[in-house]
Parts: sequence; structure tokens; C-alpha cells
Amino acid sequence: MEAIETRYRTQTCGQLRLSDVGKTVKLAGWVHSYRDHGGLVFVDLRDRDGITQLVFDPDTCGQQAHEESRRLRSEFVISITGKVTARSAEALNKKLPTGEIEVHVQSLELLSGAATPPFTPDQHESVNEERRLEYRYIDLRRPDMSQTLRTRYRVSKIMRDYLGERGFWEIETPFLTKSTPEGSRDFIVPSRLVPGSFYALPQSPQLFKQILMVGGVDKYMQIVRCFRDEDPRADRQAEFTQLDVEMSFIDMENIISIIEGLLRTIWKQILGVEIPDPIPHMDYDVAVNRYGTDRPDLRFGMELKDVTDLGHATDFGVFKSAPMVKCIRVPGGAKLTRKETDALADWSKGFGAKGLAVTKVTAGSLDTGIAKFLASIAPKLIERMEAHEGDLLCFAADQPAVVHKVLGELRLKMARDLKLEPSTPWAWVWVVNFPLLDWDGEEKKWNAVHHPFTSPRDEDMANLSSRDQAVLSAMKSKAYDIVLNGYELGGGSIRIHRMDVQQEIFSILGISSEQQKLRFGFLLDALKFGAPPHGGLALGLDRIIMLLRGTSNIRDVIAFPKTQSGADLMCGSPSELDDKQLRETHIRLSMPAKPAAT
RNA sequence: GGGCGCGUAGCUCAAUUGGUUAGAGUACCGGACUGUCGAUCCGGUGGUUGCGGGUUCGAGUCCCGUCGCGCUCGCCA
Repeated sequence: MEAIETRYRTQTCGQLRLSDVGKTVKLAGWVHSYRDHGGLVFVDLRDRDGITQLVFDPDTCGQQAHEESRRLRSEFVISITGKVTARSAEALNKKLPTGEIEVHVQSLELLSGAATPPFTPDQHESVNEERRLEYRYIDLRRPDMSQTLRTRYRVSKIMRDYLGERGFWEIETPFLTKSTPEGSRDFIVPSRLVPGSFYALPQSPQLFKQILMVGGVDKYMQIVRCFRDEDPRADRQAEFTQLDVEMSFIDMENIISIIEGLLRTIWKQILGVEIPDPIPHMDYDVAVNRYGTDRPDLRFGMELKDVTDLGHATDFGVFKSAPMVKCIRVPGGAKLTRKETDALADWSKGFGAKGLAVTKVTAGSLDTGIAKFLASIAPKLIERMEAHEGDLLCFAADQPAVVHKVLGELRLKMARDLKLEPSTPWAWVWVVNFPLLDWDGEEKKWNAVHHPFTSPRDEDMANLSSRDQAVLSAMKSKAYDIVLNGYELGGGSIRIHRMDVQQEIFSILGISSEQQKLRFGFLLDALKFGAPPHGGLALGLDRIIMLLRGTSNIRDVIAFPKTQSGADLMCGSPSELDDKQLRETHIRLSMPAKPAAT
């Protein structure tokens, strides 16, 4: 960082080198640490650019400044004038980029004192995240956090530059918008001017960007906040940021190639890493069947293999009666103890499984666990699983959804627990050919797998009038997800641009024509007045930064994140409103009465 | 809403598994020190063991409740 010269500084704390020796400079920043030797005081001065050692020597700074320097404490904010001096050979600090020089202070100005901080930004020991969130302004001074903010800025700049050069316009869409009960729960905002009415914060700008296409914008992008009122996870926050993209007169491969180019540029510029060209595609069905999920982590093998036929041939009741039996081979898993494999079975119940059967592979045979039930099929099983001595075979037998969930999660757990070596640091894949629709057996209705505006494949268009469960289940959409190391970085689709098709989809989803008009009338109207074929995608900016920075905690890549209960521990949100605000927005609370304070 | 884990000095952790006055490092305060760089040396302050209740002769430790934080299932078109 080049400093902009001000009354407080001429350079930054990360800038000075041997070539600057002899210059008189001004530096400003925080007291990172101080070492008081009585007659001589050293201060490490820090700004976001680095750390520079200051020397307070009464001979150069005078008695008064020297006395003042002895009263400096952690995180005081100061500005100094001084002379850049080469350090002697014994005094070099190889840990600092500025370690070949130091600044001999001539004058000191205290800009702000600081109370004793609850923790310091020195990163010597990890601090409770609750404290970090409460005192975020101190946490953000840590070089790690500073570096993350910088990476985040650089990535968003690359996104704007890359897409801007290709004719995309960044256009803002409303935050105060209309609630649509589909999808995730909305955050709602009361209207003061229209009593009893509410806005919703956008789950994504989906409909606005489609309408921009109808509006002839042709190429749109926006780095935009989205809001979903659902419980957070390690990689999920109620409020998050997307790179939202939409283009007209395209098909799937056009948007895929644009986004690949963007990701390639980001990984190259931020990490110096090359991304495969092209990124391989995988059918949704293949992903689910082989990896148990639509966002497979391809850094590890342990593919799910169907052994339903072998399972049915055993005398093992659980296997004989199960609709599906699948197996994964965990290399080296035989070293797990009985206690550990029992724990796996318990763990699997968290995903709806009744249990998890395991057996260890010995030289040409099976031992322990359910080995005795498998004796008759052992050779075929070992052959199909390509199993070797020392492997662990893990079986799930249940409905397909449960089998896939359990074994899909087990793969990842085994990779973590056994610290398996990834086959590549970055495993990219486009997941394509998603089903269009998903039958909800509980509610007896169809749901859109991606969203209701996703176009069916051309070859499925003819079947839209069908209401046959098998026909509708078999329909595929023009949706695509980009997956990296098991994280869904983003997804999108080619949209429906014909009103009749959109109405047909709504009808399959069980939305009456009255409801269609009420909730999506503006979209149907827009499609009526000449909509170009269009499609796009949204990338999760937070997750991209997580992967670039090597963290699995989304809060680490957001300047002011929220806790799992949706609280901002620094500013204290959410908070109650006073009566006046409630009256103005026509809101009466119906909270259960609080127990009287005693 | 459910499951699991955590909560002890400002911070990071300990406390022989229910037993004396809850310790250590660091930070902080005072003192010494002109080449340190996670400075060093000497001395000192600092605790409602998250909160409330219970069991017990005795609770940081066990039980119940509650609050907060984390991971997770459900949820996330």
C-alpha cells in the first residue's frame, strides 16, 4: 500500500526498506507492542500494511518524547516523525519485511489513548470467537482479518472488472420487495404508509434480474446482499453476498464458459493457481449415486457402490429387506477400533439411518463386524469394491435418500478423521442435468428442484402438459451448479422466457391461476411483452472467500457477522422497539407474558 | 424445534475426578534496565467458577432449570 501523504504520515508501516535509509518520515498507527529498556524504548508500530520498529532514544528524540514513549501502551494511536536507519547486523529482524530498518523517532504525537484491550491483535493465541465478535474493531486489526478483507475487496473488484469488460452492467435491485412464500423464510419489514402491509428483504434478486432482461439490459451483474431467515451453519449466514449474473440470448454453455473464465481469473490472480479448462461436468444422477450428494467433494475417492443385489443374496435381515444397499470402501479404515466403528453407527443415526454396518478387509477375506453374514458374497463383494487388506467396508441399507445422505456424509467424515490425502487441492465440477421437479410425498405436491423459473430441457418441453408422476419425475432442467471441494459455490439456470411455459410450471407446482396473478403477475405480464431467452447464475461470494482464505467458518470472511442465533454481539441487534416505533408501523406484539421480576 | 459440546482472573488455560484459602502463563499496576523484537529481572493487584435452584458435612466438579456461544439434524424454492 502506498500511503497518501497527510499531516499524520508520509509512509505506511509496511513500506520502508533499506533503500529508504536516511529519509525523514512520518508514520501513524497503533502501538502493537513496546519494549521499555529504561534508557531506550522500542515500539512496534502497526497499521494494516505492516509493522515498523520505532526507537525512542533520548539523544535523538529528547527527554520529553522519551518520557512520553514510556507511557505508551498496547493499541495507543500515535503519529511520529523520525529518521529511517539501517539496523546493525545483530539487530536485524528476519520476521518482518521492514526488519532491516528502524525509525529513530524525533517527535511523538499521541492521537488516541486506549483502554487495556480485552485481547490484542498479535495472533499469538486464539481468542474465543464470542470476544472477537463483541470487540470486532479490535479483531479486524489482526493481520489475518485484514488480509481477508483485502482478499474480499480484490475478488469483488476482479468480478466487476472481468464482467464489466464483457459488457455487463451493474444494476441495483430493491431491498424492500415483495414476499413470495416459496423458497426460504423471508425477513419482513413493516410498511408505515400502508398499515398492515409488509415488504420482504430479497432471498435473491431473481425476478428483478429476469425482468431486467425483458427490459433489454442484455447483460446484468450485481454484487448483492441476500437475506434468508433460516438457521445458520458454519458456511451459511442469514445475510450473505452473491455475485448475481444474468444474460440474454444465451444457452447453458455460454454462461458456464463466462463464469469459468471469471473463476479462472480469480484463482490465478489471488492464489496463482490454474483451474482445469474446461471444468468437468457431472450429471446430477451420477453425483447422487456415486457421492450421495449434489455437491460432491471429488478430492477423495470412496465412491458409493450399489450392492443391493449382493445384500439381497445374504441372510442378513437388514440387507435382505432394504430397498437399497450401498457400500463405500474406506482405505486404511481397518485400523479403526470396535469402539470407533460403533461410534460411527451412532453418528449415522443423526442422518436418519437405523445404523451402519461395517466389516474389515483382511487378506482376501472379511473379518469382524457383519463378516459372518457376508461370507457367501465375500469374494464378489471384495471384487466389486476393489477392496484390499486394511480397508474398511461401510454399508447403508435403507431408502435411497437415507443411504445417500449417510454414506455421502460418511465419506467426508472418513476423509477428515483418517486425514486422507486429497487427490488434488482444488476439485472443481459443474453438476448438470438436475431434475426439474421433486415430488413431496408428505404434502402431495411437486416442488421445483432449482426454482420455478427454471427452464426444462428442450426435449422435455413436450411433456409439460403431462401430470403422470413418472413422466414429470424424469424431466430435467437447464440448471447447473458449480461445486468446489464439496462446497456449492453457486448455481443458476436458463430461465423460462415464454409465458405459457411459465404458467404450465406454476400449474404443475399447484399454484392456482389466481395465486399466479397475485404473486407472480408482474413476471407473467413481463413475459407477455416480449422476453428474450435468458439465463444466469449466482455465486456465493462469502464461500469463495472462505475457500481462498482456507477457513471453514463463514464468520471469518464477513466484517460484521452474526452468531447462530442471529445476533450481532457488537451492536446488540436484534433489539426491541419503543412504543412509538411500533405504533407508527401499526404493530402490536403478542409475546407470551414475561415472568414477573422478583 | 431436536441432538452433541463448551462456559473458571481482561485473555489463554489448570484444578489429583466431591475435599484446606480456586492456581499458572500472559495482560494490567509499581520498580530496575541503552539493542530489544512474544525483551528480561524483582514485587503487586486481579475470581458472584455464565446465572438460578437442588443433592451433600462439603460443589468449579454431581443433578435440574436457564442464558450465551459453537457443531449439527430439521430448515435453506
